[in-house]
Amino acid sequence: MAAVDRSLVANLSMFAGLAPAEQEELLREARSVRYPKDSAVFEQGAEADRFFVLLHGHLRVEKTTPQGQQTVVRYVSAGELFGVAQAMNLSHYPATAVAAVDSVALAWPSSSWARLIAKYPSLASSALQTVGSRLQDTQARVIEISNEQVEQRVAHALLRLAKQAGRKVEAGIEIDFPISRQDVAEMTGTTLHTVSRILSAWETQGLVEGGRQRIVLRDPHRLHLLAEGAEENRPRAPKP
Amino acid sequence: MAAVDRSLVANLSMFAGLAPAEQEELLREARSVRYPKDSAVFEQGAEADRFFVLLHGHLRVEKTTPQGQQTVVRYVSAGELFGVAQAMNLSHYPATAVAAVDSVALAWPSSSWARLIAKYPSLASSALQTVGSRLQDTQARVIEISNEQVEQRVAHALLRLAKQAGRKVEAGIEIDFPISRQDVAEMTGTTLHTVSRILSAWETQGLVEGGRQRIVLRDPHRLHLLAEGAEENRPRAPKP
DNA sequence: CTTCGACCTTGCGCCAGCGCAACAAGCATG
DNA sequence: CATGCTTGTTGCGCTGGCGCAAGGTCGAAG
Repeated sequence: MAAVDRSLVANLSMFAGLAPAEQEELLREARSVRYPKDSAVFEQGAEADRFFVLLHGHLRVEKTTPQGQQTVVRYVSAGELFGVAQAMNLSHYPATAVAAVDSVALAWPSSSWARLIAKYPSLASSALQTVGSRLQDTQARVIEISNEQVEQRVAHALLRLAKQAGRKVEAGIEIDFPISRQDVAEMTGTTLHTVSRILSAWETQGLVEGGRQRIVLRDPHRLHLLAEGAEENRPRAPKP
Repeated sequence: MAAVDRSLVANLSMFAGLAPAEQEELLREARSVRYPKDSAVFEQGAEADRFFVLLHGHLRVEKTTPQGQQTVVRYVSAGELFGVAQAMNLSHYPATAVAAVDSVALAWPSSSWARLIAKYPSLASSALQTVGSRLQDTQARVIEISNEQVEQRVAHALLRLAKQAGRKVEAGIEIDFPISRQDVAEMTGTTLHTVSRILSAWETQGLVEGGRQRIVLRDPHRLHLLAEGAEENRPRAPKP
């Protein structure tokens, strides 16, 4: 679509270590695309014909099981590389990416990937790093779900969201896109009901402030303690 | 240590697409190292000074939380690339790799990584693929733990192990390395006790055959049904 | 053959959190 | 401003599977 302004993208990590002329060349192959809120950037199971860098907005990446169970895999924020299925040798996208707010992304044809990394090895490094840190995050999540109580998991999830997409407001830190209790439930492997109960309790204690698709962390520090298993509810005591 | 026989490694996926001369050159930089059962290839938190390809044996990769909770992240089988922390820009190994049986691995100094991928871009692709499929697996695991009953998760875990490291025996498929109930528990986010109970029940039904650090799948097909949530115990019915 | 330690089994009681269900509160649309 | 839909709240009862604890079994070492 539109030509892309280099100044917008010069400091994306993906472009780090490339000369301006090289950046230009990369950009010349990309198209910039708008995705209105709630529209899909790509769908799980569709052919992985493009890869992307998010320029603006937030995406929710979700996976649905054959039985219809949905899970929020992660959120993508501006600056991140995503949809690199082809690079991992997947011919089809393993998940669906939906714009949580109006968003803009750069899109390259997947077919260019091989040629581009051959020409710019730093791209491969960059992708490897992206995928690597995603792997770290996902493993951390496995460990959380395995070992922690629901309350701690929700606390962790909120803190991570705040870190990734927090906006400072008077009352504390607000998560910068609409997110439902259902979404939080799907991120933490629990149910809408339980999340709702927990957030209500926290609201009473002044830890968070809720609203329709809105969450503000009022006391991140205390939340952090909760997430680490402090607070009087200790399920597995260390050693007496 | 020893010089490496090229014929041993010519068909590792990591070397696919490289000319014999190039393979030779890569191998010249590697050392082959023996790891006796129960010895560590690297430790969580140690400096990531090498990366590896497993030539023979099986490794158990585990992560320990600051609170002392342990989790089995995965098992590595022969032919796989592992310990590529450096490539993901981690300066330290995020987990510990322990030989589940006597094993042999090729080791390269991490410092060579950047130079090697610049010279052989196919290495980067190969690594990206490895990390990518690991990411897929880990995400699948998150979804399993989030949505499935313990019994299904254990079934899935066993089937995956059998697929990755199964050896055909008269009684069925045996998992090719010593694995304790505790290990299975750590893979599935449950407890030793629960795993033991489940395996006992399955043994009664002729689904598996147990033993000290030994598991044989007698009826993989029926296990598969169980894993997919067939069998009369349906917690979340689709729609009536 | 005995001893020791690692690994496995099993019964029992309990509770976190899920499923159900009914309702309330926003927001959008005509 | 009435209607309808989506999202969030909350009470209640039930249960999967965890924690605890006691005991059993197998393999290795001497």
